[in-house]
Amino acid sequence: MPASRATTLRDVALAAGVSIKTVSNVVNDHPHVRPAMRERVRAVIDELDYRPNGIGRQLRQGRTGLVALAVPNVTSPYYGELTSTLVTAARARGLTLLVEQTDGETEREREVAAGFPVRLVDGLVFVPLSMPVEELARRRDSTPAVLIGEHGDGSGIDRVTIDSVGVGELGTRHLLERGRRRIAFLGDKEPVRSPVVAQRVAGYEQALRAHGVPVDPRLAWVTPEWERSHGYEGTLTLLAAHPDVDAVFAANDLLAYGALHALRQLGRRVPEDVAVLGVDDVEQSRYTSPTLTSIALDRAVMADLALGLLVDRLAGVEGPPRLLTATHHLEVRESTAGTGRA
Amino acid sequence: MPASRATTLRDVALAAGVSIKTVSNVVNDHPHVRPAMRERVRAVIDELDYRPNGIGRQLRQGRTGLVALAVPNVTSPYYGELTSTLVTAARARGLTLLVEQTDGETEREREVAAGFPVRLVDGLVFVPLSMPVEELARRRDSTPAVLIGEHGDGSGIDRVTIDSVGVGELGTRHLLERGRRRIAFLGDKEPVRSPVVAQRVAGYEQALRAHGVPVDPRLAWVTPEWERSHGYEGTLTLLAAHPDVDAVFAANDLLAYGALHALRQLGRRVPEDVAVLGVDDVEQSRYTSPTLTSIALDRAVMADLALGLLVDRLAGVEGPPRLLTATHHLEVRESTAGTGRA
DNA sequence: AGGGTGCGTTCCAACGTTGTAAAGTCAACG
DNA sequence: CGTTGACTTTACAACGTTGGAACGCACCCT
Repeated sequence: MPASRATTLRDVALAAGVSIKTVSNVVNDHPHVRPAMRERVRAVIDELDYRPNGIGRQLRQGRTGLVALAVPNVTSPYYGELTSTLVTAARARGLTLLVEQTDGETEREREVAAGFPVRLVDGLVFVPLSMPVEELARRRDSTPAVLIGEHGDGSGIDRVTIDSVGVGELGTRHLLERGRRRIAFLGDKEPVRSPVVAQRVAGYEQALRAHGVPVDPRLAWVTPEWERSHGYEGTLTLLAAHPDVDAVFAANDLLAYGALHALRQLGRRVPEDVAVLGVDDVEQSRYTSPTLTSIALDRAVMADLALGLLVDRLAGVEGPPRLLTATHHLEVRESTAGTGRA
Repeated sequence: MPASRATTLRDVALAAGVSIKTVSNVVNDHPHVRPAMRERVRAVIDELDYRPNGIGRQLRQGRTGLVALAVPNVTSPYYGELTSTLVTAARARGLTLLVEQTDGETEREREVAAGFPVRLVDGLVFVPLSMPVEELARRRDSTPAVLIGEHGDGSGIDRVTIDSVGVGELGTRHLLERGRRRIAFLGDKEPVRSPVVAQRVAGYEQALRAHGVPVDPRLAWVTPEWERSHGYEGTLTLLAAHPDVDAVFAANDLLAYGALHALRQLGRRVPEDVAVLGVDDVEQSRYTSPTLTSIALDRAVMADLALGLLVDRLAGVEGPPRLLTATHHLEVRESTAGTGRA
């Protein structure tokens, strides 16, 4: 098959013996087209398999219907599921999602924030990981953007977030109620705590104090990232340094998987010896051994809220940056079962 | 900030006191622009934060640089990792990936095959799951496409595949060598075996015969899809019907996770009582309990091959459909360890 | 029968960009 | 000093589409 030029309005118009605009009117279901004419044109459209050229249309209308999603990666379950939800939610709103991966690298995130070198998308859904969001306040790119995630204030941009202090508090309280007293927080950051971590740790300490359990800052254990391997290695070193730890509050499910793996290797039973709790409630957590208790962040809600904010801006809504908070809740499973020792 | 119109070439030209084309020449690094002029224009570009409008450019050039990826979903680890690899590989080739999810539904896949209602992408990377690929031979859409996955012949389209018979044979042989004799194949399809399944089962039976082990067709166990939950339920019913099964060859890792979960619940030890083997070698498989032996399909190679085929077509290369086969290999882990009973 | 009405269709322009070709500038040379 | 030629810059058209205005026509009303 010779790569022949695609069918255009002109071809259809020529074949149907009408003007280009009439064909356009038929395609766009405009009124004031006589049924007979509509029929005739439609027939030719079908015959030639005409489909409008998106570029021409977009050029005329000044919008592309494309939204970029900039996310650390689509591989890890949490972002994968978030991406999936966003793809679907975007389609439901007539938008198409275009995926960009930053790997969480500050430099790549800065590039995304600065705007793509070629203007193509109408909006941006951004999940920055390492870059200070205050920088976003200074960005010159006028493309509407929404932030998803647990970031600090000062970005000057619409965002959807989670109550991170609440997450830290909820998880810790659950472990305390299960009788645990030496609760480690796995996934701290050095040298500077990002807002997410700072807030989660704050919630963690708040719950400890509320229960009259002393806060041991040495149990806030640092990992380079939040991948399975870091959870594995972090747990090995953590338990070597503090063998009396009876619960691990992992900053996300991946870290928790690594922790489970390490604990099994160390011969520690979960949950009898050490309870493990994650955050994100990824699908896999229903199938680990033992199944993982986790704090679920409602991704469908997040995706929908984020796109809602973005669509408003695309429609020209002005006003100060808005902040929405998605809900979270605890999914109790085997890894924190039982009454514990205390 | 008033949503002012974005800066265009005309604005820059006006501000710099030159013609539009000169600015265009500077932007595109064309020769024959005097250094002084280049400087002057660049300064204005920076000042106004001019970035070319992708649409205008694309309209002129007749291409968008966009490639659609149609995949069942980006949530499941295998497709997620494939998507991730493709996003990166596409970027390396100056293309941008746009994600479409079919959920593996035949109707959605047909729509993708028929071409998007609006012509926007230059090419398509397609991972059909349920639709008969022979239908693709009849598609009218002239957008170049590449298929990824284990499909039969007759699509008339470039594709990257895996030696599915080899996969079935390799996994089964491994289990046989570990002394297993009652090996179930988990993930068969009813009423019609797709090419993938048919080939894998063929390899499975071939290995059994080569070892002189009788083929018991009742051990090819049907699951509706290849999700964790189906692996879980399938394994429960499988072991109820055939308690003597000593190995489960799952069609993918997700099914295997479900199988591990079910076996643990049934009190069967893995691998002592029942060995489990998956396909895809997803990251998670290094962290399950026990860690999962799996057949790795080289996704990076697949992504690269697929984009290579596509880019050729975009460049106008003609010729009959091409077929490339990506490599696979066995990753042995705990779930098939030991010598078995026999 | 003439004029108005309203519908159906066509023409023109514009979206922002770049290829082509033409026009302009300048220096060096005869 | 004029011409040539090389190097810069500009004008124009076109990519495919759609909004708006203009045009044409049939029909109805008076």
